[in-house]
Amino acid sequence: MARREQASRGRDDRAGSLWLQPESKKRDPLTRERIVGAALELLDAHGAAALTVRRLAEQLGVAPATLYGYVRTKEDVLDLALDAVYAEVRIGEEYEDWSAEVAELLHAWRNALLRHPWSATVLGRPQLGPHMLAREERLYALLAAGGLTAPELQDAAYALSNYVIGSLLMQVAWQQQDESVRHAAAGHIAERSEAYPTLAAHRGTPDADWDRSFTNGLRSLLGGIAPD
Amino acid sequence: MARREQASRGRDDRAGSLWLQPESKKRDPLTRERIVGAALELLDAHGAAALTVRRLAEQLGVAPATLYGYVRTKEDVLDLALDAVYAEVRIGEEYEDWSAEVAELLHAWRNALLRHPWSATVLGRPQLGPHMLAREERLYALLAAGGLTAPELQDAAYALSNYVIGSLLMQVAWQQQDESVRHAAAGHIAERSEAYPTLAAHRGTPDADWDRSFTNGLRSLLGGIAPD
DNA sequence: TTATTCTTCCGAACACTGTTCGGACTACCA
DNA sequence: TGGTAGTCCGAACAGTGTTCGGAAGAATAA
Repeated sequence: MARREQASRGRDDRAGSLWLQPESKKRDPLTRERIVGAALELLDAHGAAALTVRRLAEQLGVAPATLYGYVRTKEDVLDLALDAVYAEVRIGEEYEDWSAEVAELLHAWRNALLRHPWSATVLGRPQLGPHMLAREERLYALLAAGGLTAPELQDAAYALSNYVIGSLLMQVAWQQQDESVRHAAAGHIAERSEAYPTLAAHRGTPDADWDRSFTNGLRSLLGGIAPD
Repeated sequence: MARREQASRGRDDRAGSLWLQPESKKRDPLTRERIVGAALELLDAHGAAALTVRRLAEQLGVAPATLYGYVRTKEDVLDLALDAVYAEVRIGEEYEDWSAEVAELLHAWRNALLRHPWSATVLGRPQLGPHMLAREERLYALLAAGGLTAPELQDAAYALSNYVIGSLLMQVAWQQQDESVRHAAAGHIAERSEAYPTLAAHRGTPDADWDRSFTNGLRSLLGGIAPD
């Protein structure tokens, strides 16, 4: 049965269908692009854990082993998918205030990743895709235009990038738990208010205002970075 | 053969050994602490991927299924191990300059995690262990002592924590690749210097000075955070 | 047309993974 | 001595990423 299903996916046996076959074969050649497209669908719809080689192959109407003709490993697929997310980050051309433009770039970056929360699980490996590099080039260029040079330039890019990544990772980590867990965490701290007095008193609500915190933190960072 | 090996681990059949058995059984009772201790050894010695339930059980001289009497899931083990790492972060009592003390706390935090690079892979889930909460309590307390209140306090803690985590994640991601990969990455960018001119010109050496960048970024951030 | 190369594809297997369940063994207490 | 808790684990389950030898198809050559 599984066999028939698989066969009927790869080949159409209905009467007269042979006339359509060659064309549709040429219209749907398996390519890297199609593979990462299908991977993105699975990732966006069901999260990082749902992307398995077998499911990906099934979505493409193909056997699992076939994918390995186009991709060295599953991690390659994830890297390609992540770069496709980076492609969503609009990179401007002109600008008036370099510092404001940096803020806009980093907001766009964060928003793109937040739209695809599975991306947080992929960030733990160095990325060198073209869109990711384009984003970093833009960041360096803006900071250089702001007057930063030599080691301060690297330090500023390091700080800003890592701030974005850390913020994303934490927000996704908490938002992927459902509300009951977040409430339980708050209760856990409240119950131990003599061990964690300041935390119990001032740590925010279970659903924090992530956007406000990110914006304010970024302002602080940019304020400390500008050359004098 | 595998059977015999397993049996000889659980039980000692040498002549006369029965006299020693009950005592050693009582000296080595399986506990959560022993489990996370063994997990830490495996993680530190061979990295996150090397921690499998079977290997962990083997190290403890126990069958895999036995562990599930002490721990709900493998992720529990990782959470416990991570909190053991947080326990290494020394938390002071007195201080003179709150801002300098925050810097020291965050440095200690980062250093502890860098000593156990596998920790980076665990950071993607919310942590609520006692030592991790103690660290956050200390951070909140110091910032409150510095005069921060209400929303700014949360924003500052958010920014500082996420900066540390993002920095750690990136550094570990790059350092876990061996040098040849880092050089290849630098070469990749250099070859495309017309697409990434600023990057090619100013992005640092393959082995960056992570400590300097972290320290400088932290100074910038703290400078932008202090209330006026 | 027939024969031959070349490419694409995939069934089946491999060596793992985390986890569950029923029963076996032990230690204790009546 | 019998019964009862508690601990432990062999065996299996359902899945994972990946490899390999060969089958099927298209393209080229004779």
